[in-house]
Amino acid sequence: MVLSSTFLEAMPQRVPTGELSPAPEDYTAVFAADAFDLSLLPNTQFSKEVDFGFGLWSPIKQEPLSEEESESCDQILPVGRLEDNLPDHKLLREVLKDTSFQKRYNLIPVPVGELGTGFRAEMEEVSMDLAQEEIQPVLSMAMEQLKTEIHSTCAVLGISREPCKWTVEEVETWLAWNLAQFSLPMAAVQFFKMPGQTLTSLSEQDFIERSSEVGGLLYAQLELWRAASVEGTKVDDSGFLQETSTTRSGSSSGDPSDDEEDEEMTDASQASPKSSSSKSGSGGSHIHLWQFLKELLASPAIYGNCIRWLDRQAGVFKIEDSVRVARLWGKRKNRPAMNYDKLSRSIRQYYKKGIMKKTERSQRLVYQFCHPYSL
DNA sequence: GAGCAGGAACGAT
DNA sequence: ATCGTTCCTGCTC
Repeated sequence: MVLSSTFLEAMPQRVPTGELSPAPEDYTAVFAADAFDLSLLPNTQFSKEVDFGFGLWSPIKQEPLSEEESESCDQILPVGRLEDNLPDHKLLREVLKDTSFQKRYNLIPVPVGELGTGFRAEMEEVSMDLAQEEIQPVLSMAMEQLKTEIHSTCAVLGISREPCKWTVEEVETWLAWNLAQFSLPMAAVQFFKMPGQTLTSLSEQDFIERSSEVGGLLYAQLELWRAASVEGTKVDDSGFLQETSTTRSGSSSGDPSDDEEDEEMTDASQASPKSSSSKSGSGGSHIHLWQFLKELLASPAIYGNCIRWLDRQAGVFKIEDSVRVARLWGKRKNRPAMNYDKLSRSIRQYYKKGIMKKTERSQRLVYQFCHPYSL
């Protein structure tokens, strides 16, 4: 990610160095009272990754700006209600929340529909070129973050990054995931039983006609996913999306018969905060079991039938299908001999380490994360 | 029989 | 050293 030096100056505390790593100081601030190994902390890149709060995006598409606002839409940056809608986008939120650039670039607040308040450059006092040039990194970061998260989700869902290449099944997966995100009825899936090529050829009107309830939203989401699939960015270099093809090809060739796991997530969650490209393509298996379990738990639409939260708040979850969870874990770690006996042994190791604990009332296949690993 | 608990040895990093 | 895997025995449900 390229950041101009002036941009970095403007946000000395908030922008690490363009890396998408969780800021350790935030964790210490939040969990200062709990002494634990920071290196073991949830890699929030993925532990919340599917919780994108995509609701934010649709208004951008759906709420047309007024004429005056449209004129300078290039300079409008959404802020304000972001924190209400986005449990994640940590870096992006930090950037957008930071209003220091408002003064610096002499921006004036403008309403941005549902989003709350944005900013527009005061053209009389700041040259458009300058504003364009210096605000570009913010927009670029936003797009990078968006792409990263979408690509990450593609990896998790096991679908292509290019919507036009989706199979009927991939379309269905994508739909189910979106509907789950917005807690919308899954029934809408049936209106879009088609390959990605057909889906992407539909107009917004087509979407709405098929489902007035969710059509508009799905269309807006699809627009974003399509935008994210456009090549020419550096997102792929961020590291945690790289494994996709390597891992998939490796595992599927090793076990072609096991197509039940075709939807298995790839290594998106390995999301090493170090986004160095040199690390990519390792087929990396250094993900921790507890992280992996949280990945599964984070995608109830896909894995809800094999593992689910019993008490999300308390970090209590139940493994519904021990065989499948073990198989998924084995695939992820490239351990074909993995079984639930071994997996559960690894979980029990976490008792000593304070990552998990025995539940108050011991139940079969029920485990509990310790704070803050359940977050 | 399936799952839980935990010791021990081991390999990979 | 750490982490996870593998194998094991003994136990509970």
